[in-house]
Amino acid sequence: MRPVTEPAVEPLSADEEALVRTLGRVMTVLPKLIDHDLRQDAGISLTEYSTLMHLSEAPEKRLRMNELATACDLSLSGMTRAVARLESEGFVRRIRCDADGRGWHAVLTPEGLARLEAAYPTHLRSTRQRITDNFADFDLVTLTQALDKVGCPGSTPV
Amino acid sequence: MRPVTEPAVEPLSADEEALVRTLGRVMTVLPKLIDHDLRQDAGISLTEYSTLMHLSEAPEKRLRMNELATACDLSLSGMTRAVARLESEGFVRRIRCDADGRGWHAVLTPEGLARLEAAYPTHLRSTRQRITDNFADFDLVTLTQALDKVGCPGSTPV
DNA sequence: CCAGCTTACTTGCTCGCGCAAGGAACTGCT
DNA sequence: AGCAGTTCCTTGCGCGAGCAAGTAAGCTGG
Repeated sequence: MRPVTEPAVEPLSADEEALVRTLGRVMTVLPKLIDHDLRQDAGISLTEYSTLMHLSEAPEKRLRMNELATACDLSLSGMTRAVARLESEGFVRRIRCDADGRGWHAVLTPEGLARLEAAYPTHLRSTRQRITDNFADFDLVTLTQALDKVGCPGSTPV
Repeated sequence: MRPVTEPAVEPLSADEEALVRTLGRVMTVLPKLIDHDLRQDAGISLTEYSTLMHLSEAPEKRLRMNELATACDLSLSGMTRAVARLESEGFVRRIRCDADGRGWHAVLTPEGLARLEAAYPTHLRSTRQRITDNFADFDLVTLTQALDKVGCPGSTPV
């Protein structure tokens, strides 16, 4: 239960306000831009790219559905459908998990790996242009540390 | 036309890679979290909140549809529907633009302003918790400068 | 002054996602 | 063994968004 009278929360300072607005813009625009680049130039969505990428990095190039969903920051149902799409195109196969009959492994096929590698240059170009090029004279490590903690704490649904 | 042979793009360094991954996570997760907080605790979507906020800050509390769409980083059609929803709840009115008969102003109603103010504490709490609290010991101004440039240059659709 | 282009917005369509409910397999208690 | 409870995934549904086509209003050149 949350207290009936909301605890007073300190309003944002001017600097904080500026940061929140900027980050708000970034978080709404950036995914659209990168997704758009990827669809336009590589014919693949960001979700699909991310899925293939995480599979390619996993041992045996396979992951359980829930691991994959977590890795891609997608709901389990969203991942079910994403994998279904990828499977229908032959980029992923699904096999039962023999240790646990309820579970499934999503397995990257050679075609899927090729698809990922084909899309890689587009993704690289997009992220360079949209992201890293803009941070030329900033300390990347500090920046990464700062962002790393965003969106973690408290009651974290999704 | 893009050259047939793609220009070689420098692969990402380890630090860049880390930043891109982190920022990727932030940009996919953060909007969902804040939208979720807002729906949960204030019964309003992030899109609607953003729309009301931008209207409340505009002179005369009104904006043309395309200005509003740009401000909220939404497509024009998306904004048409967002305003339609808000109008059906009485938070916004649409009136013809007398200078230009094709144009419409979205105008914030007193009820809309009240709605925004009612949702404000939730939004504040959410942004504090999800964003600024994590940057306690970072230089906000530098950080904002860095992020400010993200997603601007080149062929910028949306 | 009116024909044709442009601009501002809306509408039809489709897609991807999350939520909640469902089903199948595993686990634990008795 | 057997039943309750849990976990893992899928399915039905609705929503919000973008794209492309449509419509109405303004603008421009002959």
